[in-house]
Amino acid sequence: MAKLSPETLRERSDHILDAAGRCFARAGFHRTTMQDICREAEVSPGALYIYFNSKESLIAGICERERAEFASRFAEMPVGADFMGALAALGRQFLEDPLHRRLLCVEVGIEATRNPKVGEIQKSVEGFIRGSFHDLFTKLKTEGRIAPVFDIDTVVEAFMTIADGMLWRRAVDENFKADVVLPPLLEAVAALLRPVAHEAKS
Amino acid sequence: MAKLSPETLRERSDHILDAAGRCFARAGFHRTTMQDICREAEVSPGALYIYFNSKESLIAGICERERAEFASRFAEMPVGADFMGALAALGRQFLEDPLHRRLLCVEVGIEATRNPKVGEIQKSVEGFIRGSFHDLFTKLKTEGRIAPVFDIDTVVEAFMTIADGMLWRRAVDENFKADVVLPPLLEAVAALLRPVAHEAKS
DNA sequence: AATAAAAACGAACGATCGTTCTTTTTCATG
DNA sequence: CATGAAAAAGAACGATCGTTCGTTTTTATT
Repeated sequence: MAKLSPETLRERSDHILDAAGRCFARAGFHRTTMQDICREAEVSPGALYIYFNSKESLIAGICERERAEFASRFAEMPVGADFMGALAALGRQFLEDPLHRRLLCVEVGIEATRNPKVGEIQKSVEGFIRGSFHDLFTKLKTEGRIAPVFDIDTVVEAFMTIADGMLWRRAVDENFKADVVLPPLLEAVAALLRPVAHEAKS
Repeated sequence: MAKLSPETLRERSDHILDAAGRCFARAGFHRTTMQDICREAEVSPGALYIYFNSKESLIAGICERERAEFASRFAEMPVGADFMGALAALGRQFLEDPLHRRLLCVEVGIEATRNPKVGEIQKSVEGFIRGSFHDLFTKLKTEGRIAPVFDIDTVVEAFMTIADGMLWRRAVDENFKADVVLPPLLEAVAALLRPVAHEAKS
């Protein structure tokens, strides 16, 4: 009887997941070998396979963490007086992510189209995000703070398309300048949401 | 002396490239084997390697064709009276592409970040597209048909981000409805370009 | 038709990959 | 401290991949 404590177990599995994430982001899922991950995590194959029983389950694990990450970020989003400002801040936050996380999103998205297991998880992540924005936009609409011409479902879909465009472009184009495109894209989003002007404050 | 005619040579290399494209789109670059491509093209490995000396050069070949394809589509774009309509038509055209081509774009984009050779070609494709829209928008601006608040470079960048968002989402989300998001996204693009209203015709 | 070179074939090679398995080390417990 | 099971190690396995190469087939030319 010499079982490691659950905390230690979790800690080590997280450590391996981190290493795998760095490797996947660096070289892509199919180009990184299990040996690469072992080297990066400084563990042996035997040890790694105690925590994850296949290469595939490493991607799945990364997916799950990504969902948790977004959930916490979105929960912290202040939807107070200036929601466009909050949206801008959220966008900035994502665009300031280390390159490694962004490449990972793309990598996972691709893998999801071909790997049913990853696809399932990814779909639930997408659903969660879509739901979060859907709730936010409907709330803003019922409160009369936005007056979109299209229905909420459509607005959410278009919004997510624009957001994904940033994600993709930032991951793929080395010359991408986040601070250049963010303002015009926020303008574009504003055209979708059509925030209703309140009585001027200044 | 039994050399095949250049036309035949080109024909067969195109045939192989088509098959490779289908395979890459179906399973991704790293998951398709040379045997897969041989089977799809109905040629032997020995024959394939006469036309392409590596798996990598197949992607490169596909890239080059993609550039030519876009060039011809853009050249055919009627930039007459109703350029927003023309833009919409171009968008619809791309979104109506067979799934296979769209997945291919994503596949190539990813590969470009890791494969210097592919990266070089992809960069030139991107440059060509960016240049095309840059020219179009500056022309529209000097003619006084649009009045963007941001400078042309920025507008082009934001526009391409939105376009890429559609490409990505359509490739990755099986429930993506092109006809649903296209109208709001065109609205968003309009907010960037700010077409100046001419005297009403109807 | 004969010919010679190009083109195509396809079995096979060497390298590499994901995974396993035997051995050794570690560590909570008696 | 002794113990035994869990955890880690890492050499090794079978499978598979991109590519090659010796042979056969095709084809433009004489």
